[in-house]
Amino acid sequence: MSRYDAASIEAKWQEAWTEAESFTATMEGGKPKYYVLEMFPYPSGKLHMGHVRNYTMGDVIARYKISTGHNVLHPMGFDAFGMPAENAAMASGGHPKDWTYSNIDDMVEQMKPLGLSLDWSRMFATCDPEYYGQQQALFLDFLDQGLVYRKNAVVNWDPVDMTVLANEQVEDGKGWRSGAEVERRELTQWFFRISDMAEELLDAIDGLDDWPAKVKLMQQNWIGRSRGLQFAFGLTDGPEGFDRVEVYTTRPDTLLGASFLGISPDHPLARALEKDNPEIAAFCAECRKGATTEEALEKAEKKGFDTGLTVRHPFDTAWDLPVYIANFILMDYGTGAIFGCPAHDARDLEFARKYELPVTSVFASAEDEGRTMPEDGGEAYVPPKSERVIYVRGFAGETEQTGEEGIDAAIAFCEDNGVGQGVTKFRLRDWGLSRQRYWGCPIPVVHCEACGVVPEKKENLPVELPYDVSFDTPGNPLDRHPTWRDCACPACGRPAKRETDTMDTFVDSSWYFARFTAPHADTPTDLAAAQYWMNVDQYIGGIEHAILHLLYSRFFARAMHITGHLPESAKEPFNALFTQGMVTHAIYQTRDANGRPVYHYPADVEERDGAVVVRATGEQAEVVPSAKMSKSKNNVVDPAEIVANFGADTARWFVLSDSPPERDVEWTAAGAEAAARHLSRVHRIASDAAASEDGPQAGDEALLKEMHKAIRDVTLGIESFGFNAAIARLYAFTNTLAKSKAGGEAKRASTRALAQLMAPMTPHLSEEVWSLLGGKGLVIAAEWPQADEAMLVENAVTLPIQINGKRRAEISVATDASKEEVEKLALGHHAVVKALEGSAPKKVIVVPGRIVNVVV
RNA sequence: GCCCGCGUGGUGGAAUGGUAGACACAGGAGACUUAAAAUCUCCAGGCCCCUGGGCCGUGCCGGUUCGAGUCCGGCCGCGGGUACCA
Repeated sequence: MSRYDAASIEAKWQEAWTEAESFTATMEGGKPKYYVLEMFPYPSGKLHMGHVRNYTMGDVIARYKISTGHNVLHPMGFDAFGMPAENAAMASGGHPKDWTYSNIDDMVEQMKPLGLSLDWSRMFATCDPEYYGQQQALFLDFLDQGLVYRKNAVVNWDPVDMTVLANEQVEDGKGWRSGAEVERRELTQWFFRISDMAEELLDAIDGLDDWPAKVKLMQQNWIGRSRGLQFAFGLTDGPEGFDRVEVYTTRPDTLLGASFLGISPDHPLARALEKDNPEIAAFCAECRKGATTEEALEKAEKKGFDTGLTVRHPFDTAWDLPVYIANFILMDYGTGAIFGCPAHDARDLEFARKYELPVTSVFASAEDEGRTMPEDGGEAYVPPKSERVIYVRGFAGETEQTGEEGIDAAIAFCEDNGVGQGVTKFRLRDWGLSRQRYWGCPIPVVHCEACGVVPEKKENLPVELPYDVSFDTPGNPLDRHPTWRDCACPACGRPAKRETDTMDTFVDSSWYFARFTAPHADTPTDLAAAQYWMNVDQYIGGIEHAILHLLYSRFFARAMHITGHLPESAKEPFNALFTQGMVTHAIYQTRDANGRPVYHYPADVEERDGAVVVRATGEQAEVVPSAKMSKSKNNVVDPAEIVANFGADTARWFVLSDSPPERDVEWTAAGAEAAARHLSRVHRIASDAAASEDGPQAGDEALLKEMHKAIRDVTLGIESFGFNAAIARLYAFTNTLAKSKAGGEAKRASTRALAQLMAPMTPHLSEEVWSLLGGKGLVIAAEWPQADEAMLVENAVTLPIQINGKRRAEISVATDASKEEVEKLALGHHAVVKALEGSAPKKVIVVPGRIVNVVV
């Protein structure tokens, strides 16, 4: 009898699959198609346990679908443009291209031993000119259709390095290298008109039945449809050309609680005022310092500047409100101006208290009469809009009504009286795609003094990145590359300059799923292939992409339909989405003399007398039980090492086994060893079964019944992404099988079924067991087993009996027993009789097949 | 700040509103062995009387329900996103 030797088994069966071309996607054979896709990785160079888990999940689905008779497309590629390559070049002097491609080679090397059912012939990286050239063609088609345009937008500007910073390169409002305070600077940049599709992108979410509800909710909130009132305040003494300020509010019902008018520092009125008022100019300049993120803006201390101007309240010609420039008002949203109602907005209240502005409640709580009013020092009263409130300074609708009703009534009233109009607005902004960086897809346009912005001719694509660049000075090397930058105008032929901005890497990942259907076509897609393979039937990736990547991809699919690159049916490109959790690992840390944490590799610590100590020094380490694997914390487990020690099947089995797929999984060495032990056990059981005596035995039926139950449960587990539950079921079935007194034939049939059920998770071991037990051909080519309904029938069931909702006893009844019979049996139970003490039960609830509850 | 999740034994976790703790890890006891490894069998949420049972228990507080880990409201803690990390 041979021992379980993962290394040789895995190599053998991987070769067999390659030989049989088991994973080459074809459109032949008249089978239904299934497209399973995991979010492609950034080529950091190191395959991570999180990747292993992500790809194993996709692999389970892909292999299961192959077994159920589908043509399966399961491709892999690399999201290869982006900042880390440039950072590496700056840090160690290499070239982003060399760094990236060498990392890709390394990662493919690490991925292949996992035995994933990938069609490697379709692999590409987004930094391949073949790919980004087609992306440039898409850009030009989008431009042609008016889906792209240019406008000004702010960036993080590092005034010392004279360069644009990404948000993550700004720490506490300072540039990460220079340490200089970051400024917000406007540049002319390219934008996709995604906000034009806001309504459609929002409404279509309702049709995404197989997406997680939380992702749909996040997207809905991100797009953010709001109904409000747009109206103007008359400016009483404004500068030349400014006699009114347009305001948008979602709470027009609070108009009589207005306390001040706030405008963005970037509002045209603020810009006009700062021209001849140095104090205002200084304040606006101060506001423009710091990072551009929403988080930074929201968390910053609320600051305002009283312009000295006033506006007239639209309802009362004697009521003037002061005009403040305020740092928390965004020019991007609404009109860049708001009226402050401190009684019903926490931010406005903070502002009003700081600048001693009046606080006037418009409505009060209908339920909680004792609450302190904001004018008396209480908190701002901001109930849900669906809650009924009592309007004390209302002007439209009933005195007691919900906020929603109050808003609707206020809009109607204002429209009737010529004070503005109801407007629907969206929070979603257009997608800025310009990046002032080298390692990205060049934007294929040319700037000509005579012709303006001229699209590059399609026959000149790809506009390839030049290789001869250096990163020794900050900034975009394309800007200072004369032979690349200087070119002829495609329209008039005169000297012109290339656009030196490259595209946001989100563009690269917004259509790669479509490109996989025809990865080498000389147009962005091949419509016949796209028609056949799209949509992605199952998309799998991290929850961190819930909003941006998925929303951008949904936009791109629509834009690609408009430009003729995808069929109408592919407008929503992902039929089903699954978001998996992270792989975490304990962190072992000690502290140095200065109290700073020192991190230790798992291999460098050991347990002694219940404490974890650093092996080399004996020093006791603090254990942070579960943290996202991160290089800087030294808690990364290298999949290559696990595969080398235990084999790919063990790694695959473990990452699926302990945690539900959508949750984080904690990697533990003990868990991996246990997985390895279990797989050896399966191998041993299979060897025993192969050798066991023929002939029927008494245990046959019981075993076969369990087999059919396992088939039912595991199939359901796989289909519902309950991989951990499926594995728990496989453990249980393996235990049954190991203890079974059944004869050889029943054991072999059960073990073959076990091999098939395990095959999506542990494909190599399954092939080995399958062949050991005389299975025909490859497991991957065998038809998925079917549970026999007749074998699943149970004739008795144990029902718990509750008395007043607490479990007190149980009875065994026939599966088909009527409610009356069950009730009679339950009431006759001595525990029930005792509890009733001779009186009749108040109520008896019988849930057939589930429970009995007697209320006494 | 705002939006979205998550929180169950020593540990990872299971549980269509219906027996809380399946399955596994670590642990304990035993079998086999000269011994160890491997393997196999059994025990195992906490507390209390111990035949049988009783009480408590799913982050905290409250609510709905015959019945709540699950639904609702409010807190606390952790994680993801926050438009230039991918």
